[in-house]
Amino acid sequence: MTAEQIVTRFAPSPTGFLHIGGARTALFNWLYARGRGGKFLLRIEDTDRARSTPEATEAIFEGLRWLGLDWDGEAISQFSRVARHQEAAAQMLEAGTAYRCYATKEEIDEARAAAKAEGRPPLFNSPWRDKGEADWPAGAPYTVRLKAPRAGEIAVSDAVQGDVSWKAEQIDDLILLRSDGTPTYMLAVVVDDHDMGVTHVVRGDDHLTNAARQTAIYRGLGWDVPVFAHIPLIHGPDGAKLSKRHGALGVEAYRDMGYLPEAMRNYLARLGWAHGDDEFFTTEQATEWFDLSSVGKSAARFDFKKLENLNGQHMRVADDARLAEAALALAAAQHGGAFEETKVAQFREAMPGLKERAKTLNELFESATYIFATRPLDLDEKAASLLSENGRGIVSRLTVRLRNATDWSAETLEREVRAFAEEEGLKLGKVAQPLRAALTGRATSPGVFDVLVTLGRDESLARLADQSV
RNA sequence: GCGCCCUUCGUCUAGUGGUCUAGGACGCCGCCCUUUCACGGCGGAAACACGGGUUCGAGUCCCGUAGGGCGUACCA
Repeated sequence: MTAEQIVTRFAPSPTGFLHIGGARTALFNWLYARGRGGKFLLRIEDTDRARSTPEATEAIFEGLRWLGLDWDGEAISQFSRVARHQEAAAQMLEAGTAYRCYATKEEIDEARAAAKAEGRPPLFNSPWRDKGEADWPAGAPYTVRLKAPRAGEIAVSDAVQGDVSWKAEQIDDLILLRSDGTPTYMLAVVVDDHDMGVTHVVRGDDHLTNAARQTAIYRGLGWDVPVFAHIPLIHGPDGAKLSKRHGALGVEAYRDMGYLPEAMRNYLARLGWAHGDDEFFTTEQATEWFDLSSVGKSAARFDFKKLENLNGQHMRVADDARLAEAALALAAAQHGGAFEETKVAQFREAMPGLKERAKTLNELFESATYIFATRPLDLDEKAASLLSENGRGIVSRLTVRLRNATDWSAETLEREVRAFAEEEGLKLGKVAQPLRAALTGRATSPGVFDVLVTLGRDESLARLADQSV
């Protein structure tokens, strides 16, 4: 008998975008399956018809695609499987592990309120649990409830949380089928996971208690319980649960902020999981290293600074052409318009130097304004204020491109810079760095040099120029 | 209320009874490089929530306290 193939799944409900917590859950499932030659499945939990939208489903697909988390086969719609869910409920009714409950909503609320008033757990003990067919009121609506064990305990052996158990009294007879015949989430998840052959259920630890309930359902159906792994949730910078107010943005928001998918994967993987002191790693390494046993149990806070730093590191090793293309695509989406071929080529050529200092794709594009900006250039804020203060300013990150990449002489550089300044209608004070760069061989790449120049409106700059290195 | 889970530098974490005078990373501070910014290099401040046990020995095991989180639906 060969080892069982591992099957994981990601099961979001399509009520909004793919948020960062969901993305990490998906990543962990993906990492676990991909690292072991298993399958990673996708199921859309769209049984809540009022809140589910096709747009949200598409947004989730897109988010996963951007993150590079590919799933096996077609995504499954949970809603499309109601017949199967009902069949499972019928099977349980048959087996006597579920029963018809004719209690009305009012009765239940009343019982719960009373229990609460007496300080007991507000669990509803249906009087219909042990009734038979003879007692059923004809034609009255009923729900199908799980006949949960009343004594002993329900234990869950969790790959992350360890062994956790609940007293049977703590788990009530949850509803499997609503009075309108539709299945509840609890039933649907169990049936779908079973039918899809899911071996490892990796999800947020807000589902830990559900694991106990679902275990009872698995037993009622006579099915094997999958391996559960409840991973800690991500919290906002203030330690509270992630909400729209801080980090709970859709992954597309991170894309728009100029983060690379591999950096997101790297960062998200490091939230709650560690492989020794490794901080910066490739996705290949992550799939190789990832294991549920090394996932921590405590919630982690989202830290943009660290994401940014990691993104910078990934950008430095990323392919130049891809970076250029991605940055341009983002810029086009944000500022609109297309870019001239020659400028695009220039941008690509300057990439080795540019990417060293940028932390996001947006920064990358901004740092190349000297290429794309319409001339004459506007001085940046700092330069402008210096200019108004003392008549001269510093323009940062000017880059000149030598026509002949092999000509690195100081004279050529100086000439290029002066030509540039003239073109800009600015007076050139001093050209320091390119000279030094050329002399020390510290130029960022052949043919492209970072230049530091002081520019101004003032003739006094000529004096400064004379003092240049 | 009840149940379950969590608690190492500001943040993410390493740590599975002795090698922890607690390591790494981000951030922060300082110095160097640089007539800007960034990158880079070097250095620094910075943590085992608290109280009891167990043990020759506890960040590591047990109990309690405090704080935080999650759950407690005919939502998912």
